[in-house]
Amino acid sequence: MTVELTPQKFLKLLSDSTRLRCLMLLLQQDELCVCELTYALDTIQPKISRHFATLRQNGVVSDRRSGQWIHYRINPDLPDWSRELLQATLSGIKDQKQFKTDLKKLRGMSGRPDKRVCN
Amino acid sequence: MTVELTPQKFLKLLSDSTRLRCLMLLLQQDELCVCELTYALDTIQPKISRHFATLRQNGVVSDRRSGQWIHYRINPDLPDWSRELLQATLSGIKDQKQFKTDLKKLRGMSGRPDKRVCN
DNA sequence: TAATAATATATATTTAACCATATATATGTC
DNA sequence: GACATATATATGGTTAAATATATATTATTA
Repeated sequence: MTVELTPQKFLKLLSDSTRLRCLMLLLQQDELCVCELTYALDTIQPKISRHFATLRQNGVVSDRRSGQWIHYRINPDLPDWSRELLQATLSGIKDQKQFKTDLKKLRGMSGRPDKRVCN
Repeated sequence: MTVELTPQKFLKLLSDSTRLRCLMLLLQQDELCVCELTYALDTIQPKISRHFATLRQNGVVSDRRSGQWIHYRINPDLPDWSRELLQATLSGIKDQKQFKTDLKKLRGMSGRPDKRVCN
């Protein structure tokens, strides 16, 4: 069950470092599964899953199952102001060391689930 | 002493309800003093002062003393991405009940310090 | 049975709130 | 001008609440 996404709530969701890193990757990569995010952020799976449960419940991301994988993407129905907010954040973050590292790590991951299937 | 304002830090600062309400008012009102914000948000003065100490230390706002009053404004030197982020937030928040109430309360305040002096 | 993801529970951390008090400026009185 | 007092703002210190983390366990699919 999703609830109304206010700017206050949205900002609170973005203010956590783990969620922010995930969302910034999603903004660039269209769609990612839990194992990819776990790998890119170099952390443990339950941590990612828990944060995405929160993001899902608040309508920030949508999910799609494909076999064993759950693919998350930024909810395409987000209102304009929140898309703009995400874009502004990305433009501030794209030169930050951690973001570049996360992206590099993701791209260097081997055995990534093929996202061209059923897309 | 101010430090570098990363998107992560900026989002964390915006994610607190009191700070967010203040900044949204500042975005519309150019300049406000502690007593005006205390009145508009219907809260206690130390709470406002404390939050603005944080905002000041992180370079989000700048201050100017005029007699007994300290006038705060959004730091005019904020980078583009953070200005865009603030504007996106405002466009999401401007129809919210609480924001409209805060603004109405501020405008109905009597004895506001005259901002046309020394401006 | 192996791989992926979700959740439950307990713990730790962060952060905001409140109260009291300190500082700075302005004003009034002698 | 010196002194008391009022107003505006800042800060120290403690407590409470919110929130993230880690570990263990469960669910789902291949």
